[in-house]
Amino acid sequence: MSEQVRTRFAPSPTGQLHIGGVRTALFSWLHARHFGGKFILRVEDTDAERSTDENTEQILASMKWLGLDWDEGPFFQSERLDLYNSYIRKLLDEGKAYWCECPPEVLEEKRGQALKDGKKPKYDGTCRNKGLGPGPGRVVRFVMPDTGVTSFNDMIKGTISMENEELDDLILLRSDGMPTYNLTVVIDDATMNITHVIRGDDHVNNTPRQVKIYEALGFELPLFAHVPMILGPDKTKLSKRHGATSVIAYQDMGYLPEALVNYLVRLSWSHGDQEIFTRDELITYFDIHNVGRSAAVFNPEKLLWLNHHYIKTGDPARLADLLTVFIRERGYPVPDAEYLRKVVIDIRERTKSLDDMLDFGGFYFHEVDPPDELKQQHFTPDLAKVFEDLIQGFGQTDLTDRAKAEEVVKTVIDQYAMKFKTIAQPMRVALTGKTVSPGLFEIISTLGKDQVLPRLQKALAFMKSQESGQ
RNA sequence: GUCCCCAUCGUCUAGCCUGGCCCAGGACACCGGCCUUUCACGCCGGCGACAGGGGUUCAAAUCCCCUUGGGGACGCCA
Repeated sequence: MSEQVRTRFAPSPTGQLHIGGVRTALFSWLHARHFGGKFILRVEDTDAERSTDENTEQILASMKWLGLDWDEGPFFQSERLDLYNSYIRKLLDEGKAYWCECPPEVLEEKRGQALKDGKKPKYDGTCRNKGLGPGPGRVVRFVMPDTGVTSFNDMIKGTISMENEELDDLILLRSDGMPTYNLTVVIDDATMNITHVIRGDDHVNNTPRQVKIYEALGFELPLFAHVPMILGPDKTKLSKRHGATSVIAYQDMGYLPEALVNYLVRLSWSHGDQEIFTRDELITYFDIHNVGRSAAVFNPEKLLWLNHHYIKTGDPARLADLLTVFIRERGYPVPDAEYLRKVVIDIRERTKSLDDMLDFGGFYFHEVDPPDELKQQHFTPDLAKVFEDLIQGFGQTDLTDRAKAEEVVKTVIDQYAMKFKTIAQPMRVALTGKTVSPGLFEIISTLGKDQVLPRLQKALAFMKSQESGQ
């Protein structure tokens, strides 16, 4: 039993990698890493109609972004057609599969009729004993037993059994010559020596069928683990109509990969009351047996909270680096790394995503011109003298030293017997163009003389113009 | 409709397997308060759940059954 653990993730490149998919990938990856096993990536691209290279590339990019590295692959099913065909031939030779000529339209009609009659829509076996050979428009079907029960043990859900009469003669080979999912997944998992098949809950019903294929092919069964679905707020399977669901979308919105991973891993899985996990902790604590059995509702707010957590606690230099993409996107020039690092430290407590950082801290990247309303309200003529003194004081001070900047302000307000409160907001508006911002001295120190002085001067000019205008 | 699965605060969950420590703990969100140069952060407090009904037992969120509710699957998609 010292068999090495081998898990896989098998996305279909018919769309972008989505939240539900990665969570499954994450569990699978974690399971392999926990046991020091191998994680294999396999692209299931037998749906020639909808699979695209672009999707494949984006999926791989998303996996890398999240740090879900794989040890083998990516393998492409479209390159393994010969393998599948040899097994189909074997099944045909052994009488475990047969050719079928039923036209799709007829099948569809029968299905619709059965559904309407309240019966199970299942292939009626019309061609099962016709002894047909290959031909245009024909497919190969698997001979499913009509009686008996098929059951398997699921690591998450326990024993699941199904009456064989519920199963029908599924198609193994399409009329276009491409094999179908239920066949390829079995052949691949078996030949790639996958020990633990970890996949979405929506595959539970397929599993008994696949078990039959495993048996027909003489393969040993892997262990199965079906992870619960992720639902939207309306409790239906999470999909595009619930809003952003692709990994890329979250990346673009300024989410950190560690936040997404941490959020996703806590859906249907937990380790006591712990909410925050480092990657190493996840690897040591993760146990597939601790995955719950019920579906989870995706909660964007908790994801945001985690993102904020990682922004607050992450390395500012790294965050600064990640931020450059977002700065360019807004068309601002990218400041030097040290300046950016200070910006991050100034604003990280008030911004929950990288994108948010630009919304909130835009004034760090461009000149400001406060709205008239704020100017009228805060740049009152009586403050002109104070601002003059502040400008003079700042001009002679090393503003990178926050304490010194603070000293300047203290001296000035003492001189006028003012409270700091009185000039705080006017200064804030002058420096940021807004009434909400990081602490003034943080801003001053980060902005530096070059930006602080002109902004205060601009405010001062407004104060004076108000004075003379009256 | 049929089959499969699921069921603790609005949401994610601990506890359930190995009944008593649970008149149910944590987290997000929300609401108050403190801190304070704004806003945040932080800290303190509050609101808030064992779906219902039967059993079993001295004792049930925990075990069993039924009901109800929810989800998923019924493709020449994966």
